[in-house]
Amino acid sequence: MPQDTTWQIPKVAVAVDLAILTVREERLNILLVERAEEPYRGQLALPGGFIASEDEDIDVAAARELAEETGLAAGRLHLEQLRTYGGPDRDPRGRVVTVCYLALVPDLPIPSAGGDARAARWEAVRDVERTDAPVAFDHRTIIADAVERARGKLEYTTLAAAFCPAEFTISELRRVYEIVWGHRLDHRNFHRKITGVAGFLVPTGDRTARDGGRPAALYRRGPATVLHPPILRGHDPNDAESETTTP
Amino acid sequence: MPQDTTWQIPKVAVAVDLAILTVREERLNILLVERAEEPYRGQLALPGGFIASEDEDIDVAAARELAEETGLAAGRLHLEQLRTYGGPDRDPRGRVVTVCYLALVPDLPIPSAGGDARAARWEAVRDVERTDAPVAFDHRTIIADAVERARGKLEYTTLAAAFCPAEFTISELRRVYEIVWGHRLDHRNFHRKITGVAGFLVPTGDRTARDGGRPAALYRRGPATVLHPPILRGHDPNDAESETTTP
DNA sequence: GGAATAGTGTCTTTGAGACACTATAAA
DNA sequence: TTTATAGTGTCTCAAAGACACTATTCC
Repeated sequence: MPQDTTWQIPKVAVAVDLAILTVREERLNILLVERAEEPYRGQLALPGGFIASEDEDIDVAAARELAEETGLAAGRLHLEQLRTYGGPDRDPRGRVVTVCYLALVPDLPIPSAGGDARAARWEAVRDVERTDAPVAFDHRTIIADAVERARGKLEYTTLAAAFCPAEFTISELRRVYEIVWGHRLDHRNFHRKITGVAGFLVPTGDRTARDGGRPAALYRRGPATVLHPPILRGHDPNDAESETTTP
Repeated sequence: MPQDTTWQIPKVAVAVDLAILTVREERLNILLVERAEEPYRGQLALPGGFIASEDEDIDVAAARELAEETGLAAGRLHLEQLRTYGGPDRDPRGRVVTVCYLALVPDLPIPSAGGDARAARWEAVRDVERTDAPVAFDHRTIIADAVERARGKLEYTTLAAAFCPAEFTISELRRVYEIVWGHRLDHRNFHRKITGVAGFLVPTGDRTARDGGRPAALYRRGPATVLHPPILRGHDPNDAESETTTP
């Protein structure tokens, strides 16, 4: 903390960026915008912006951005701070310190171009990681950090449900794990495990047969936030992403 | 990220603060400084300071501060970003966004008043948490976050060894867990578990009898960084801190 | 009927936790 | 000797993983 006697301190621009993840169309997706101006014009970037005023709390700024981008009240979405990126050469225009947040949201109807007329759209994380798709600033690194955080958090929290709609089946929840982690889970063991966690799932009493088989029971999220014991993803080396689509 | 056309952005002061934890004298300790100036004169605060120049990377600034405070090369110490605190009223002098880092260090010979002549000293975390000891700014919250992060990380990483000297016994490592988590572990089960993690402990071949019983084998840290499977602290409700001193 | 998904049960293996027992030092 | 700590082994229970089987839908 400040020990200096003089209040002559270098000040820098502070931005808030969002890594908004969802699961849709059998893929982990991230909401990205195509930059309309230099630098990195036309490249993909995380939605975000500078803090609106001298008096805006950073967390509040992130929640505001999230609401703008998703069109939903941020209160019902999961939002947590990811990390702050403060390299001196992140932005060619000058020194910018970016506080990044991670949001896990259900499959929203439309990314909703939002208040800004920016072309926000879902991109498959796999495509952003693999291809030479141009990504602005150090955002490719940030995206990788966000995805890794999300993958880890599914292990010991109930956040997988944040990717699901208000009511969901156990299979849908399992698909979230499988898609985020990139490998299949035994549906019978998953069912036993997940229904054994007190407070995770609350049955609604309804059923659905949206997938053509026997109708599945519908659940809502319960009050539990931590999974104890956790569901550990296999830390095995042969964890090919292709397993997602390989039966 | 910046979408604005104008480069007229509110700039704020950015500081870097450190939560430097160690285990010494059977207690989890944190390095704190007594503030010499207003605001919060005479109160305890985290060591830190504003970024030195427009061009200093935030991570580098943290490493520099850590080296200054500990007198050791930061390269050999564990340092990770904790969180950024950006409330508008954190500092009565004006808007200050603080990027906080967590360091886990062995029991250093002296806190080493360092380049600054500030009175840095170890404080037992328990005292800082419990008593009405005056703590400046929102640093009590930050300390709580740092301690919780450290407690959690011991579960699934090998970072407990960061609290130990270069060579240590299994009992000393176990004491780290016990002190940080606040409850006893069965020494036999701990021995079996910890020696079963590939790459965690490398025997030096030497022994020591500093504790008066049968001489214990000495180990160094191995290359492993993650513990799989993790050592889960009991998430039971009856997790009294007094268990540390109760046999 | 066949195909697909939902849900239950069973067996095996692994690991956590409790704890007996032996080994080697100091006082 | 007593006391303290180091280290090994053993038993039990809980949970993970593999997988058989039944249930209920759509085609």
